Amino acid sequence: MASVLPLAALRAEPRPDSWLNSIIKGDCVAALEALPDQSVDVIFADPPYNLQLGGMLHRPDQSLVDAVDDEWDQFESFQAYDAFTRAWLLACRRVLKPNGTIWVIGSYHNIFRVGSMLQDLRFWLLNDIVWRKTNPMPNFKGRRFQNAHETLIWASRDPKAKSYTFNYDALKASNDDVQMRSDWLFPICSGHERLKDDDGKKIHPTQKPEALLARIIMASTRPGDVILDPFFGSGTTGAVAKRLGRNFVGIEREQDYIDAASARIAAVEPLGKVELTVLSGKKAEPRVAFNTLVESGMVKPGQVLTDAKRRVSAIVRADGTLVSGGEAGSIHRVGAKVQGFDTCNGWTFWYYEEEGVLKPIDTLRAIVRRDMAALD
Amino acid sequence: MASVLPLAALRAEPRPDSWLNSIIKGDCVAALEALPDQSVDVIFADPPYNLQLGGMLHRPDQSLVDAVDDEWDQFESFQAYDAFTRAWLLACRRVLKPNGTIWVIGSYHNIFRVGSMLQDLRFWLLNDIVWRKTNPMPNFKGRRFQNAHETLIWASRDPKAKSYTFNYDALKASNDDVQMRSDWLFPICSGHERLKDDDGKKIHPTQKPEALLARIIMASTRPGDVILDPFFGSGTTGAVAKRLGRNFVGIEREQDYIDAASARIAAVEPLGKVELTVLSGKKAEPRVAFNTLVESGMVKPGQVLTDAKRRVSAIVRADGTLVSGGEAGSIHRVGAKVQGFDTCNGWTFWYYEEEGVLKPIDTLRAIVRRDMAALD
DNA sequence: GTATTCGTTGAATCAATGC
DNA sequence: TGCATTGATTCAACGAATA
Repeated sequence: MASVLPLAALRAEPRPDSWLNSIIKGDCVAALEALPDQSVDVIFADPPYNLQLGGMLHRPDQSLVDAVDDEWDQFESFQAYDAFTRAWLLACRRVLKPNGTIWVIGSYHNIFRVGSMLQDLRFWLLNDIVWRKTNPMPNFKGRRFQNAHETLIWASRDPKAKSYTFNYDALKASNDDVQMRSDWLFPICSGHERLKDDDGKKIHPTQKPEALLARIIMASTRPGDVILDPFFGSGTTGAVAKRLGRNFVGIEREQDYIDAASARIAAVEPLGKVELTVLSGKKAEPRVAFNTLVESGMVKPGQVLTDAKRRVSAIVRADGTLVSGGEAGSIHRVGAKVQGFDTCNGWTFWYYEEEGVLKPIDTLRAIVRRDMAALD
Repeated sequence: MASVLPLAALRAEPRPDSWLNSIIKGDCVAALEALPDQSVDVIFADPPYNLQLGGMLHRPDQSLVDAVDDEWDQFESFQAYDAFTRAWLLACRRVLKPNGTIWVIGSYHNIFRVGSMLQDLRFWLLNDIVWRKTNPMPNFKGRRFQNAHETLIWASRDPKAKSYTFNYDALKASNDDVQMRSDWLFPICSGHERLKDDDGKKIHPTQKPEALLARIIMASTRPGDVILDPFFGSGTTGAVAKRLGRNFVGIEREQDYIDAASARIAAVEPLGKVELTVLSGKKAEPRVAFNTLVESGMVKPGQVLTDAKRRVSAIVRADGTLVSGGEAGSIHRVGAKVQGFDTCNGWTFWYYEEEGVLKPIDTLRAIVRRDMAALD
């Protein structure tokens, strides 16, 4: 796990068993170009932010703020940054599967360049997500609002791609049964999670919290998927991917970061299968035909179904179709017709009466599904 | 107050007493070009978002979503939108005072274009601000995160401008004595504030809440300043500016919007100095998702939860759901199922063990809430 | 008058499958 | 490739209507 792969070795043997779950040492674009077409499911990218800081910044107590002034964050101009962004995004596009998606995180310094470039390159924006920090750095000079969030963009490779992975139901269930919003609240990475050297100095200036990556991976990947991080840094993506039973590929230039990430990932214990099972949506459940209910005797031919308010009714026929007024057909078609709509989910629209109480026929479908599951 | 000024009249008499506190009827760029250099302190702009909607969208109950499909939001391409953005931003730049600032609001459809263009035109970004909506429209199809925020960019005209207005201390005092963050929480505009015609139909599809404009104006202007809104619409900027003792200039093409804004502003009563004090309402307890405990590591995937008497148990999964016997789902749903109930408050039903003692998971929620307390 | 229920609505790039 | 079919899908706030 987390072996280090020199770029030359990857070029010599570009097979999944050489690059899966390893860190490729080399330039981001060059390494991407050595990977095969359409080979990864999701990309998470934390590119340089192009901060363009002025001088030194001191806190009110005169201590010095340890700012991001690394060489890798220096660009000559917006044009240079755009060219860099275009190059790595294009390279990402090629290695992404047709139904793949990409996440990019940034701040106001760079995220507008990234978002525009994604659109220019025909990625399709699905959401922008706000990471609200519980504990952001204050604004020391009192000349601006406290910069308390970062922005993520989630985009699909193609505008037409409809079947990208999005674990909607699991997210909703984990969020007190309301759908997950575009604003997320997490602490910044600190404490035990923050990688430090022997002197207690942070190893990477912009290490991301594992909780953030966990939500991204749980939301947009399935176990066994391949997640690529072209700016691997301290390896948060790899650590969380391994813990959650996903495969990763990291690309990183700096040996110090590779060493730290490698050791970090080696120490990660993957979760077991039970913990990893994602709550499956109703979509994944086996299809049940209405006729099955009639055949099994749960619904009888001639029985009357109504809507929840008993405003309309229909009669069940022996072949599993409904008839209401002059309309006959499937539970969905007749449900649509009696409401004057084009479409209707007959399972939730039609009700049957049991001991004086109206219940949706969907409860009968649930019973059939449970019985079917018991047979496996 | 709120007189309407045809563009021709402005060109004939371009003096402040002709255009201050009036709505200029005409094209945005043409009207801006008729205003003098360096004549406004702050600009608030709510440009078309370029939504690019596909077909119709229905709610689960089959009602139709009344989407923004107005002619003024239609652009041929990103290039066309960029050209439009460049033109009005350049025109804004000229009328802005050297120490002036500009606010632009948008969504992920357009804000990256706007942000990039601001940078290209040598504006200097001060902050990006997130307007978190308390009551956003849901995502009906369950294919994305709920789009629950919009983004504002705040920028100064010049990189060197240091003496722009920012009422840091007033904001801090109004925010429980902690500095104002970059994420703001407001409801969308509805109820009595929403302008409607005689049939009860909304007059403008994208009317902004007055609270949002009030924070912007209180943060970045002084009494007597001139605030320009080049996409005046329903006139929220004018109404709030008048109420807060600032001068405004609006630019708007459509007569219907001008009529509504005009009447609206005429009805506004300016506040006295004393009344400008901001009241802070009582905060409701923030909602905490169970998954937050998992993501933060307070509860671990694989960990066993029980009820208070250890009669039933469940396993925590990495996505923040529980599994018990054949049942899986949220803490509430699984709690209900194992008891044979329809509903259950999982927070008080489930317990975890710490040093041999059972404690309700609600105690962990209380800890999270305490940590979150200062954030809203 | 008060509490409850029901209907409506808001800047939306909103489905998947089989023939 | 397009078309027809199946069936999956919503949160908070407001206001009118009802009890």
